[in-house]
Amino acid sequence: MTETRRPGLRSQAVRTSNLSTILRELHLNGAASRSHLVQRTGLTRTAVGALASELQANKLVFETTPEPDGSPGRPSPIVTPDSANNAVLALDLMVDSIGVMAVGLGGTVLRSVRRDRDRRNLDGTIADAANLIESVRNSLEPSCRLFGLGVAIAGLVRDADRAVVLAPNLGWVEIDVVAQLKDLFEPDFSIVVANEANLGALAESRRGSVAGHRDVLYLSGEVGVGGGIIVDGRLLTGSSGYAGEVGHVPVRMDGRDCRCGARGCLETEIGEEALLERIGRPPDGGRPAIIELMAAAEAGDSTVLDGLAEHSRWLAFGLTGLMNALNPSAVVLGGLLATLFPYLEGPLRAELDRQLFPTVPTLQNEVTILPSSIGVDAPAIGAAELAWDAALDEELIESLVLRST
Amino acid sequence: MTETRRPGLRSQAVRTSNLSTILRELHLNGAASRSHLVQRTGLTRTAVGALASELQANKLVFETTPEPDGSPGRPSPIVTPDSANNAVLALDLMVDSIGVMAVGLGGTVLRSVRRDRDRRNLDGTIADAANLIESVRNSLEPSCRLFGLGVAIAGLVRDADRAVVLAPNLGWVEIDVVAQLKDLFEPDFSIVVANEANLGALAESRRGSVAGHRDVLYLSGEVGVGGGIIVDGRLLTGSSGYAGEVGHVPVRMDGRDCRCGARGCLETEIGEEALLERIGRPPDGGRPAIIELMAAAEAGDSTVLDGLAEHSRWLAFGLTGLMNALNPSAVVLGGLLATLFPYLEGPLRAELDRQLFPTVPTLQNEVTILPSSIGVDAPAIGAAELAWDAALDEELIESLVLRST
DNA sequence: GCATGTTTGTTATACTTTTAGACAAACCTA
DNA sequence: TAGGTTTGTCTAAAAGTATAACAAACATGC
Repeated sequence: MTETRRPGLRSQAVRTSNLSTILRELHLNGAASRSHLVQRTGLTRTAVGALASELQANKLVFETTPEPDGSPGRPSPIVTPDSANNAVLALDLMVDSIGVMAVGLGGTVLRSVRRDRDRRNLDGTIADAANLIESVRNSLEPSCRLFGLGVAIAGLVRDADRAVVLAPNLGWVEIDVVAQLKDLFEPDFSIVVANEANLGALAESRRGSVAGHRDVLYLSGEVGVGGGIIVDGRLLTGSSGYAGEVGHVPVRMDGRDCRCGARGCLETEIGEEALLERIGRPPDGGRPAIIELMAAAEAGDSTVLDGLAEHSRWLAFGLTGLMNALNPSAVVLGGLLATLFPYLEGPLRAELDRQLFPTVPTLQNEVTILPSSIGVDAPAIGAAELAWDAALDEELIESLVLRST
Repeated sequence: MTETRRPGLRSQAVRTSNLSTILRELHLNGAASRSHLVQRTGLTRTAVGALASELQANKLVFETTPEPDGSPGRPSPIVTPDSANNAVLALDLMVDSIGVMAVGLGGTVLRSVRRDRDRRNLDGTIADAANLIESVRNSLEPSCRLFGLGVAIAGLVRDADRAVVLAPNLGWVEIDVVAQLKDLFEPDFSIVVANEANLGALAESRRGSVAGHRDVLYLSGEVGVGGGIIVDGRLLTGSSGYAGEVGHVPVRMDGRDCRCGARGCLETEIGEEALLERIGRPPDGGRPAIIELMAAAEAGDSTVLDGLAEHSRWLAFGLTGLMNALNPSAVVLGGLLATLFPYLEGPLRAELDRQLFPTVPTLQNEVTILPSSIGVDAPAIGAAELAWDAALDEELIESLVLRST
C-alpha cells in the first residue's frame, strides 16, 4: 500500500504549517522583515503579523525596528531568529576526535568544542561524548532551550531504528547509539543520527560553498571516501538509510581490494592510500606525507603533479557516473580532495569535459564544482541542520504552540 | 536564496489539499470505502463525507453500496475513481514506433494504440503523433474529460522549458516538442514531457512489479541503456532534468567509445551490441540475433551462457555503484535485461553478493531485484502517471472546484 | 420477528484560521 | 508642514473542519 504524501489537514494544521514555514524561512535565509515574509509566503499582512506575534510570544524570534534606509513608507519590523535562546546540539563521532556543537536557530554556531578520542573502547567513547555534551549544555545561557541532538557517525546508519549498523573505523557493529546516549544523560529532546559524510553534504548545501543549491553531490576523501546526496534540498537517505556511499562506487573491475570487502571501489583509487602509492610513497604516511606531497606539488615536482593528474582522472571517472545519474547543480569536494583542490581542478575539469556527455556541449558548464568551505566541522553542522529539520517539523511546532497556551 | 518547501497556506488550501489527498489515494491504491478514507487521512467522517460528496458532484468519483461482507454496522459506501470519465493522454515517441494511450483516474488503461514510425523527419513524426492523439481522443466517450498529456521521449529533456535537448535516436536537437504539439492540435490541458526511461521507472514503481516501493532503481537495456530513479515515490529529475542517465555511468576506463562521446560507459558493456559481440556474433544483429541467442541459451550453449554470465558481472558492477549511492529498496530491469533475466539473475546475484558491502551481510537481502512486468508500454504508462501527478496537484484541483461553483 | 449492539452517514453548532477592507502609523520628498 | 507611500492593526466576514447528537443499515441472539 503506497503512502500518500501528506495526511488530511485539519484547520489547526494551517497555522502550524504557516508557523513552520516562517521559521524555516528564517532559519535558512536569516532575519527578514515582516513585509519580506509576506512576499515569501504569499500570506496577508494580517496573517504574518499574527504569526510573528505568536512566535515572538514563544520566544522563538524577536522583532527590531530597522535602520532607516531611505525608502518611503512605514518601516517593517525585522523578524530575527532568537539564536541565543533556541538551539540544538550536535555530536560528531570521528575516528580520532569527538566534536560537540550548539547551533542556534538560524544556523549560528554558539559553542564548538573538539576533544581527541583517547579511549578506543565503545563505552569510553559514549561516556566521553555524553560528558562533552553535558559541559556544552551547561555552558549555554540558562534561558536557552534545546530542541534536539544530531549525531554524525563515520559508519552506516540504519534509518528504521537509527542504529549504527557498521562503523569499521570506530570498531562498532550494530550499536544503538541513541539508546546508549539516552541512558547516559536522559535528554528531554529527540535524537537523530546519520552518516557523517551525508551530513557533510547537508551542511555544504545549507551553510557552505554551495548554499542555495538544491541538488548537490558531495564527496569527501580521507583514508576512506564518503559522501552525500542532496535532492531538492533534502538529504537522500535511501530506503534503509545507507544512501550516499559514493566511495564504494566500483570503477575498476580488476582493481584493488577495498576495506568494504568489494573490489575496485572509487575509494581504492582516490583515497589517501591510493594517492600516496600512486606517487611512489608508502601508503600509510598519513597527514605528514600529504603535507610533504603538497610542498612537492608547490615546488613543481613533475612526478607528484602527474600523480595528482592521474588522481583527478579517477575522480572524474567516479564523478561522471554519479553526475549522469543524479544531475546535480553543484559538486562539493571535501577532506583531502578539498586540500588538493588547486592541483586537481584543472585535470578534473578537462577529464569531465571528455566524459560528461561530450555530445551535449552545454551540460558541463551547468554544474558548479567547488572545494568544501566548512572543513572539519561540516558533519557537526550537518547534524545540527538535521536536528533543526526535525524540530521545525510541524508536529513539534504544534506541541510547542499548544504547550504555551 | 533557498526556496521554502511549501508556501503559506490559506484556509481554502485545507480543502483543496484534502481533496487532492483523497484523489491521490484513490488513484494510487484504487477504490476505497469512506471509512477506509477516514482511517487513511485521519480526517473525521464529517469531513470525508463532505469531500467525497464534492468529488462526486464534480464527477471525479462515484459511490456504490458495498456487497454485504458479514461484518456488523452500517455499510460504508465504496468511493471509486471514475476512470471512464476522467483521463489523461500519454504519448510515447520511440525510435521506431509511436504509442498513444488514454489512462483513466486510478490507472485504468482506456485506450492504447501503437503505430510504426515511418517518417523519419521531425515534422512528419510530430504530425503523426498529433493525428494519433486526436484519433484516440475522439474514440473516448464524449463525457470523458481530459486533464493532461504526458510525453515520453527517448532523449534528454530539459526541465526548465521542457524542451528536448538531444534525442540522438530520433535525430532531434533542441526541439520544443510541447510548442510543436500545441500548435498542431491546440489542447485545452497542460503538457508534460520527460525522458522515456525515467518514465519507465515511474511506471514500474506505481503499476509494475515493484508497485508500492518508494525507492526504486530502474535500468532498461536495448541498443542504448537508459533508466530512472524513484526517490520517496517521486521521479528524480535532478537540477536540469537530465537525471537517471544510468547507462552512461562509466565502468571501464579503457573501455569502448560510447555513442554519448565518452568512453567505457555501462552502455558499452551491457547494451545489445556489447552482448552480441561478447558471444562472438555481429553486433548489429538486432532482435533476430537476440532471439537466436535466447534459443542457444535455452539449449545450453556454453559459449552463450558464459557470455551471459560475463554480461551479468558488468551489470552487477554498474548496479553496485548506483545501489551504494542510492540505496533503493527495489531494482527493476527492463528491455533486453528483462528478456534475458532468467539467465542473468543467478550470476547477477552472485556478483552482487561479492560487491555490495560484503562486510555487512544483511544488506544484499534487503533489496528486491525483478524484471519489468510492464514491458514496452512502461514509458507511456509513466507519462500518464506524470500527467496525473500534475493534474492532481492542488492548484488544478482548486481551479476545478472553483470552476464548478 | 424483534430487541440489542455495532458501525457509519448526516445534521446543527462551535471553533479555528485566514482574508478583506478600513484606518492609523511611520517613513520620504518637496 | 503637506502629500504620497508603505506597512501594522483592528473588525467583520468567509471558509473549513471538529464535536456531538441522532438516524440509518448491518449482524446476532432469543
